[in-house]
Amino acid sequence: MSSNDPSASPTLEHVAKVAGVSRATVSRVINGIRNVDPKIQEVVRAAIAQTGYVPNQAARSLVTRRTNSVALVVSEAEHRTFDDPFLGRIFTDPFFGRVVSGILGVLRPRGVTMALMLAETQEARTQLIGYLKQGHVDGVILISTHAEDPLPRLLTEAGLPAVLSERPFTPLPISYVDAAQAAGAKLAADHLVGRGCRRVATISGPLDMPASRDRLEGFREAMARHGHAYVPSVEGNFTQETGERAMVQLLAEYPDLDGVFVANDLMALGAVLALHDHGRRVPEDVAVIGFDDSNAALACRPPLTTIRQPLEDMAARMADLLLEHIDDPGSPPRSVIFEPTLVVRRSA
Amino acid sequence: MSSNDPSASPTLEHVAKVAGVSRATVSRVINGIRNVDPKIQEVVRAAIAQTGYVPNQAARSLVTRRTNSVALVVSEAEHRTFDDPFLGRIFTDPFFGRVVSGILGVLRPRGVTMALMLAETQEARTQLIGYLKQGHVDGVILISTHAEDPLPRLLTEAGLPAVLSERPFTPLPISYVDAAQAAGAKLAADHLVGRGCRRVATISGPLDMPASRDRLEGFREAMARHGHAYVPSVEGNFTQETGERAMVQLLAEYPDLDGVFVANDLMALGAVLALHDHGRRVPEDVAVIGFDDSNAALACRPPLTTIRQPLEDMAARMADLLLEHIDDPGSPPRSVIFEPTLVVRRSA
DNA sequence: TTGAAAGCGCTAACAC
DNA sequence: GTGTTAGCGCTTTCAA
Repeated sequence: MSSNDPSASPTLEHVAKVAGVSRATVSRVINGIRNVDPKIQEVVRAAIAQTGYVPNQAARSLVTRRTNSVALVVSEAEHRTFDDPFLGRIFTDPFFGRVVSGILGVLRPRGVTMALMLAETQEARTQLIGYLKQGHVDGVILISTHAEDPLPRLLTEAGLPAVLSERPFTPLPISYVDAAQAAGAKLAADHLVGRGCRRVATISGPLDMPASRDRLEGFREAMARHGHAYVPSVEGNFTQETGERAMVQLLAEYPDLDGVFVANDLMALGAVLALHDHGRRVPEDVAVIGFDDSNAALACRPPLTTIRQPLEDMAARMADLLLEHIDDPGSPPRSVIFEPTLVVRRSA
Repeated sequence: MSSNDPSASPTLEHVAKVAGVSRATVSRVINGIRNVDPKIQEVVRAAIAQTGYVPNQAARSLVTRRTNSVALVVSEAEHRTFDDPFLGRIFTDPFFGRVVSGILGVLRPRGVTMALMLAETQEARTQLIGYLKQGHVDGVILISTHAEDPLPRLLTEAGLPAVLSERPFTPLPISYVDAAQAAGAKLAADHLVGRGCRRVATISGPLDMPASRDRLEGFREAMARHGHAYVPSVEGNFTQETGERAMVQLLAEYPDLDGVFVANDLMALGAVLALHDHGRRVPEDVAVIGFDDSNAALACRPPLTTIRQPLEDMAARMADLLLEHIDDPGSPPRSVIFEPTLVVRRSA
């Protein structure tokens, strides 16, 4: 009698009965398969509307082996715990919103949803892999913020379709999207030198991240080409606070600085604050260039000259690649590199 | 032969065969149901380990009618489109990270995942409801940022377990968690008056949000009790930029202001910047109080005195309530109100 | 072009 | 305490 129970949500069976056809036909109409008589299509659609039918995702997944959802996994270094400001940091960084925005822009039109997952401890990572293996999602976009992250390898081994937000630290057969970090740093170096800076330093991101390394090395290399053999650097961790501290330290060691390249805008904001606190005018005394073109760049006084990465486009491309891998599991891993650009504002 | 295909991932059937027991028994040990001989449990666990078995979530959902996932839906006002800075705004606002953090703190230990969904147009909302009805998730946590949002009603009608992040604009049989907004505003008023401010104004949030209204009215009421019959106000939309603009406008109309209550920290940050640009010292000339105690409060120079809502706790409570409703679909809607506190820093 | 029927992998009565 | 069995709701051969 279950097919007559009005309290249960309608199934294909109900619709079929109402339309006077078989389940198979209704299924075909719903899945847009041709070879269905237009008249019957009409009838079926009417029946669907009448019954208020919506397909059951679990039943569908069981046979298609597709969930129509992907995971956005944010992975963070080992030593941090859940209570640390990690979450606040990542979600607060404008970076994250732009990434989500780019991803959702391609996922939503295709009816694919995004589950947000965190992996900030070893335990969480193991759990996560197990979870992903259960077939909860069709693929994974991984935002990994440190080098020794085992997740890229684990994902590869698990055979899950995946795309990284950065070139993996260790070469791996996995797709990734990245920006030409060194080229961006070169843009900054050229600009600083071009405006006449002679004593230049840099504040880098965490050096266990490939992106941070690339920016630092790219910057030094470009400065070297301009004849500056040595560029002092202090390491930060992408927060405003560490940017501030790093600047204070730099100022103590090199009081006559006249230019700083900071590896992201949030730290640059902190650096500008520190500079201000120490009586330096920006850009008159010290020119500052950030990285990202996040809204922190605009929030800063003066507004930051910065290096822009097309984050939304990059994220969208990640989603594209992932969808491709899901549709064609055999497709070889691909890499897509975006070019950063210089955005000139007032700080340099 | 399918049960012998080594390329397919192992099923209960395989494990059962290896362990020399029935599917049901394996299922029992997996789901931790007692009444299973300890010895057999051992054997089964060994078989599970040996085969590398992981349960198929779709199959499980099909029979249990549970997905073990909930949706975090962020709903935004009608007129905004996907390309608008909406996403950047919401994800950039420190508010969001704290909420996610609180939710995940209770969800993850229970093995429940969180899908992130957006509803920023009427179309997206309709789609969303359809999607949710498919049984993709067990329940919904709704962060609604405007009053006329039809989602709370639609969710109620759809009979989906749901919890709102705010008292619904129109009374509805639905659970929600909120902060005592007016009480928070009163804290700000008392502090401003206490430090001697005589000409006080306020910058409110969007007035189509109950929380904004409550803060504004609560502030005015408290000021009235202190004898201040009229408090000028300008409406912002919670961004730094609108805070800045609102402050400029206030300054133009009331040049002798000596105190401002701003409905969130981000706008307060903008207000402080504007004050600074107009040669006013904070707090000497004008005292400023924010709301939220987000990290914008610390980023501000001077650091903001602000009203703190225990966002993480509130979010955690939302998750708790939702899980309760999922476990007991018949339980009546509940409301939980948290008390805000005053955090004194340097701006007031 | 349509229908009948066989599962997808799992849980939960119900029997033993 | 354990096994048998009947589905959950859907897609997809295979026949007709």
